[in-house]
Amino acid sequence: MKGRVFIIDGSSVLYRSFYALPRLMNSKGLPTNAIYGFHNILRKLIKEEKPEYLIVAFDVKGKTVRHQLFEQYKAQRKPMPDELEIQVPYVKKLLEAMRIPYIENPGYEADDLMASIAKKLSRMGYEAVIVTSDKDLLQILDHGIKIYHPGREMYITKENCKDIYGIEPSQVVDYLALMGDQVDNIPGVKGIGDKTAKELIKEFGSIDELLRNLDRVKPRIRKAIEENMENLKLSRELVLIDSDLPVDINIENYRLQEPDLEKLLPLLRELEFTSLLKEYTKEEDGANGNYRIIKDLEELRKILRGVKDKISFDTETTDERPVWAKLLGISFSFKEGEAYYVPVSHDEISMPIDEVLREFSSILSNEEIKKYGHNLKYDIIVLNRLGVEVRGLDKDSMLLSYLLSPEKRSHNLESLVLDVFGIKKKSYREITSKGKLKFQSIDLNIAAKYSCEDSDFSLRLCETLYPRVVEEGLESLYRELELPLVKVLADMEMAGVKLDVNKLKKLSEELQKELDELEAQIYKKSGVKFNINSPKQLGEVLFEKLNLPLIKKTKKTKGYSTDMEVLKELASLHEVPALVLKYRQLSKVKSTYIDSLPQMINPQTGRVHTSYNQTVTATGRLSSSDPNLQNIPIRGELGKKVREAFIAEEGNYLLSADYSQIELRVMAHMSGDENLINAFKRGEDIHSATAREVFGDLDLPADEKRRRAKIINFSIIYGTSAYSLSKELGVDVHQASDFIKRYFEKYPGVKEFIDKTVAEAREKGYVQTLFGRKRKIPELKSTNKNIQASGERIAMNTPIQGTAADIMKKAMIDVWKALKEKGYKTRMIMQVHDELIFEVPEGEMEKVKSLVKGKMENVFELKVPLVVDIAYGKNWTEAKG
DNA sequence: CGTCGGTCGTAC
DNA sequence: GACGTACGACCGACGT
Repeated sequence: MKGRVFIIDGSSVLYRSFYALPRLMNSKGLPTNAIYGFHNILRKLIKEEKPEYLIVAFDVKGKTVRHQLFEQYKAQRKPMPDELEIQVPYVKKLLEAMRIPYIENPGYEADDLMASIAKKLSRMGYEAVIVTSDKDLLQILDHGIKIYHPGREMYITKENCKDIYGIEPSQVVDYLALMGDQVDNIPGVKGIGDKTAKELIKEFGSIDELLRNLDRVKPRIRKAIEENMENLKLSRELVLIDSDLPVDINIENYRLQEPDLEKLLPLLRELEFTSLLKEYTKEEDGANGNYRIIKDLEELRKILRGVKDKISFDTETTDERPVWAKLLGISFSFKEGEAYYVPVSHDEISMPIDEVLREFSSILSNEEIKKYGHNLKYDIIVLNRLGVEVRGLDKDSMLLSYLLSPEKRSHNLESLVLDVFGIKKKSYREITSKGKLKFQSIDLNIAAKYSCEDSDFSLRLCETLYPRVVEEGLESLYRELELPLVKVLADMEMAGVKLDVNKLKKLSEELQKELDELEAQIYKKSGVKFNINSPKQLGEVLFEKLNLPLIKKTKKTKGYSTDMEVLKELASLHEVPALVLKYRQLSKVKSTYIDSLPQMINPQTGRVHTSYNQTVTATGRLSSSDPNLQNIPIRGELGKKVREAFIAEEGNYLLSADYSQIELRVMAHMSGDENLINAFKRGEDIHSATAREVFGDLDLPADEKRRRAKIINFSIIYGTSAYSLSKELGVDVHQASDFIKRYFEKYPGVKEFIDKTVAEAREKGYVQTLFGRKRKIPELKSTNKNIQASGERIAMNTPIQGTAADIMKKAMIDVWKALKEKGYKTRMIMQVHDELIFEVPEGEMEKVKSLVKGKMENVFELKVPLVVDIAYGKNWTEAKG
């Protein structure tokens, strides 16, 4: 035997599953019982019978050869129940995800197809097994052709057929013809059922023999046969299976393959088959790579000599923040499935760090050897602080994944390995028991395996994801923007920013005093002591104790809302909400910024080192965390004071360069709207220009017009509804919608652009920035109207926000390179979406100023000029001019 | 005592 | 019903 081919009667299994299982449903109301049953039968079969080849055959709706013989064939059959029909496409998707081929030829029945495949393959020396619970197919049992009954879990062969069904395979056709079939509307002989048919076949062996000896049968039966002679002949033809159809006999097409987990896992998730999800995601150890711990330098040297054109590596440390981290070990891999771990500083063992780093640096600093890794920025910083310059960055699996699906929530290694390979890898947190144990203290073998897996999997991910990035047309975005940005960000993070701790401390004390006073007043005026920071308690005081009018409820919990909007409304009615507003503002700024920032200062550098996350936002922007330096207050006296605490090093200035109206300029460019373009070309204040266009004829003070125009300009970018615009402007919905209408009348190109963008997003499922960054918008396919509307806003906002982000990223790279080339000591230290902040030695200021402005304004040519406002000072407030 | 969802507020 | 993109403090319910 060459091997076993399982040929599955898809329709039979489908119906069986549907009727055998109780009604299952996912949360969206999709019935799933047939899909579930179908999967389980397949899975069980694969697991227990281990076929080498597998194919599924389905019946297709419509007429077949048998209908030509007999019009009424299958006429009695009820149409497939809706509940089952809706599941059929999912079963096919499931098969595709499991990489199991299926056939469904119009005009042929599954029985004939299966028999034809079975016959041909068995002649070629394969063992064919047809999986069905249908008796019809018993007729094709032969040497090399078996039937597997999924319900009874047994094989039926030519030999045991008679023992089980009481008839030989060669007699099945006659037996079925005599008996007929209600379901398929095969007439048979009226009055003869299963029992009589079997008896007759047993006695005479065949219909031909029976007809020659009709005189020997009971009169009742003889009469029945004589009266149904035509039907009998017809039935015989109908039940006879045609096993000579032209079918694909290229056996390789049927070879059983591993499921395509990237398709299967999301499908199982959609169907909410959580137990199956778990089964398919192997519990770690999926890699089972060949991993080794390197314990002496000679060995390290020897292995590193094997590194040729590429190396994937990963550092293990004591801290998630690279600027705080101490190196514990390094793993690397240059061949899939093989990796090495060099413990530098573990409890169990340690190696001379300088020697180890010297060995590594010849590889890591070699531009020619391509570097692979996951979140290379982290490792670059850790190593750079130890004096190793990493060169030749080539593939970062985190960045690759981000470019492929920026809308995804997580791009950490564990979730990628799960999504791409279906392997459940343990995380750092898990192996250190939720951070209770120190990495250097856990079992060295476990630590080494963890680290080796990281390098190995990152290598594999890079090899898998990079071709996709190329295929998606994202290669230049990767090579020219995201990858070069890694070093820029690493430098910025290492540079950090200096804080005036004394100023913050004083500010904190002042605020504390003020907060204490406010607190006392609030208690006095409300008559109770409570936690003002608790929205729940505050709500109870305002609406139950003080009986203030209810404005709105909170979204999820339907409690009392106490947000700013509500408190502002209530402020005119009672003193307490007004005091709470002030209290909230102060305590927010104090706890989030003033008190927390000094704690983030790294004692080694005396500065705060944020982390710029390159793979977080769905639009392509950066985000900042630990601490977040992108939402430092700016408005009001308090904002000014907080920013005064961001200072330049002695002998330096902070230089701030921000793009003026970058998003509106991008919108002008992308939409091609002449009116908007001309306004920018003339160098107008864009909000005033909009005010003139939209409110020209209104009787309002000029500054009020500008204020409103500014709000409208922003709301256009965000895709705001008339409803929320009306709230923002403090006018009614009609007026708001009229403003929007007017805006679009004055800037028709913008309207056109938005409509075109949304339409294209619907059609393609994604939107793109000017630089080719893609973001998928599954929300547009939702059946929920609100989600769909949100998808539309995403579609109109993302190209604009994302293009602005692309431009800023390119500017950062250009400026960084220019500063480096010129050998300036100036350091880029912060980015706040449309603003870059530099720390500039006093002597470099004039040159750097024009360099930065020039590079930023000429980074990319739009239909409108890019304008950069630039200013400097001793602190951030001063630097904003 | 840690986790996590909810609410609220800061930035662009 | 809510305005795009983020991060994070605080509260309080919940589980260990």
